[in-house]
Amino acid sequence: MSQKDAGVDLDASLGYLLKEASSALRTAMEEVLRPLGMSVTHYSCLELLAQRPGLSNSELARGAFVTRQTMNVLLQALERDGYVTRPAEAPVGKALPARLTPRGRRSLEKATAAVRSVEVRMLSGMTEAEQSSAFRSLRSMVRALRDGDDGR
Amino acid sequence: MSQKDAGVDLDASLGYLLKEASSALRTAMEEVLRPLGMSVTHYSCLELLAQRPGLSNSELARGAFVTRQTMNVLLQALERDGYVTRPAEAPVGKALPARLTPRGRRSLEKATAAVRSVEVRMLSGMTEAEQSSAFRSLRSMVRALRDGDDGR
DNA sequence: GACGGTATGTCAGAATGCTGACATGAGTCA
DNA sequence: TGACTCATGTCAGCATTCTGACATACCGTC
Repeated sequence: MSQKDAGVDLDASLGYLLKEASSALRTAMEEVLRPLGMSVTHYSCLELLAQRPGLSNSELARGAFVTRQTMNVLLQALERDGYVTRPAEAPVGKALPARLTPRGRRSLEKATAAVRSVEVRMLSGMTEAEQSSAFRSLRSMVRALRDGDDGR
Repeated sequence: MSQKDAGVDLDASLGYLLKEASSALRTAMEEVLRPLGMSVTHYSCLELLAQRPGLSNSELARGAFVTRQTMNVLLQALERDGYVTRPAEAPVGKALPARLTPRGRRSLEKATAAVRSVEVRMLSGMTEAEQSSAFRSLRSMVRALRDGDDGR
């Protein structure tokens, strides 16, 4: 079923393979995050805030590759549940710097470990050199794709 | 804004980079497909059918990395609009083999060209050797991620 | 100071995809 | 044959994300 004559291009397309890999990674992350009651975007937001405290809603959205509207509803939920705090007024401009609460930090700990184990598993069977090579390749693809845009 | 001291891990994570690349690719594809009135999943379904005629709904779903329920509503729309045909009865089992209509094939032509140009742009700046290397790396990641699953 | 451009936060509605559930058909094994 | 398992197509409800829109705040030039 997997290798028919008619299907030549798809199995040779780096774009298709990229989608496949991303989908597999997402599925694997969902599996380990589900027992923790956390979605991938949920985790992404917390991890971003842990590594870069004070990010605004829009910055978080860009970091998690969703729209700022999507991140906004997520942030409101996280704030309501006490994982995140934002000041009532913006210190400058309109951007509200978000920070993890102790509870948010605690909740993130297990998730980080779980996600890290997934990444370790993903990279098992690859040498350091292969990993750096893959890193450079993906970086190159991202830049090439973005450069073609209307200067976003 | 892009390179703070606090943000070390994320910029070094292959998982994060994989997500970024996949997101960039999806955005680029959406941009070129939008003028054709086609979504990415829409295109994926048609391309799969062009390369492997007679795929069933479930097989298409797996190929496009969505659930069979999602693919079902898409297939119904494509069938209603005359891009795809399915027999009224299953020749064997319950699987209904889908096929492109001439209209579907015609509609796919421009989309294929557009998507191919995106992939070409993505791979510009990479040598053949780098591309094969990236291919092997991504394949390895997919296999490693799937092996850890419950034997799906 | 006035103005245009850009970035942000937020609300509302629509689109998209997923989970849960059910019925059906085929294969396996006792 | 009958029971069990598995894959499939499909319906319904829910969750997530997106697009569109608006008000506000900064920053540049005039």
